[in-house]
Amino acid sequence: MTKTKDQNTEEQILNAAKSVFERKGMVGSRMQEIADEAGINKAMLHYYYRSKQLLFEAVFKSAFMLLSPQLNKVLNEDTSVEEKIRKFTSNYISFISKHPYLPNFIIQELNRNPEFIEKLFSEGRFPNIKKFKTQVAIEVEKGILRPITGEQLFINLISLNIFPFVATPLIKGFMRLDDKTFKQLMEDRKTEVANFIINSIKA
Amino acid sequence: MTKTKDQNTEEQILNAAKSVFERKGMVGSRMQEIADEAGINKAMLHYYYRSKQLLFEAVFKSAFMLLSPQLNKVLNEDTSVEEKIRKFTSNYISFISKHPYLPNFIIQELNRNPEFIEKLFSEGRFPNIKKFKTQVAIEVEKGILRPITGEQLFINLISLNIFPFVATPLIKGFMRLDDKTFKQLMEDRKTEVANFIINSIKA
DNA sequence: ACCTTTGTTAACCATTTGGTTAAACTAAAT
DNA sequence: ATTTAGTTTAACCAAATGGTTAACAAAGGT
Repeated sequence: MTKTKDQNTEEQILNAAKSVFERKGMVGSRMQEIADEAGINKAMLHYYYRSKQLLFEAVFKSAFMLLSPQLNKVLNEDTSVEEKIRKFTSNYISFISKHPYLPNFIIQELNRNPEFIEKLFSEGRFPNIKKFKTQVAIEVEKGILRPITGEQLFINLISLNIFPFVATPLIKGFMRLDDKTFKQLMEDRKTEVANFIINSIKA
Repeated sequence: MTKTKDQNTEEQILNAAKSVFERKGMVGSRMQEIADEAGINKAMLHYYYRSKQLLFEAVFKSAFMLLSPQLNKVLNEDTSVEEKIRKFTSNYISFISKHPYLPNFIIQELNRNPEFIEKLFSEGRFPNIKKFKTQVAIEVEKGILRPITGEQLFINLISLNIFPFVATPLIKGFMRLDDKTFKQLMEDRKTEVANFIINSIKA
């Protein structure tokens, strides 16, 4: 028979599920819609993934694994805090432009089911900010940086980078921006955000 | 008859609906659950609000009106940019601690239905950042602030303030924080965030 | 050739869910 | 006391939804 009849049904399902779940979330998504988007019968979803919950978990893990290692890599390179901030900011905004639904999806589902993060932690690679924390402490000690904890700096870094993509409609609404202007602002932020942070912490 | 039998059924419904919708979102909420929480029959929901959609819209508008004027007020006071940033940060974090589900609810539902913001705009008071923008431009001109646009500063301000409350489980997961530590970090941010911003923009 | 395994489909099922209806109830007005 | 108007409830309904089943198709080994 055929594991590869029309190029792997299982993967087609996963891709369709990604697309639907990331846009509509777990509760807002319908199995039928996923089947339609995959171009197959609804029963196939259950044949390959048993239940909506398991299919969702496959999608969620896959999404999380797209995001998390990215963060981890930058944080653990052998470069200065300043360079890390610049690199992360530039990388991240480019990356998200290609996956606009991703951060909102992850945040939303993690809020719906906070225990889920434990499962992720026990089985997968997770960002490790320990190195970043000690590095910040050292550079503060040396007088390279103004006093700030690694925790607060980290929170600031991801807030400034991620929030605009999570709250796009809110920001566009508050500021009365059209698509084009908003996109331009985000483009500017590739350097703007890093400068903003560096300005604040450089002694 | 009685408009005030058990202290206004209509309001009881709205309160129950707020509680449920803010925690579970529009699609995740059930009319039955709202009725249960209000301690009344499900048919009453339809008697007073016709449909789930209309009940939801009542809740959403009410939630939005709690958030938006707060922002607007601070932004349009006759104080320096620095003072506005300090006041907003301190106020906002206190406020959100009392309404932890609010920002996430608004962001989530606005993402699900971005056109909704148009409806809000046409009928209600909306934050107006025009004054803030020109004020920033003036202070930059005078050399009080380093060069930055009002738009970017505004985005940074709300990102740093709101994001940690929207992405709480994500941040707690990334940094392996327990409830208490996280709460302390948020408490610290009441001054930390303002200082961080001021440091960055003050010439 | 035939039998086993894997993949696929259409039809079906039980439950959930938003919404409706008609009757019962309550309290004020006449 | 009776009417009247608003309020509340239990029972009901149709549609949607996640999931199952049984029959069938296509390989592939023997």
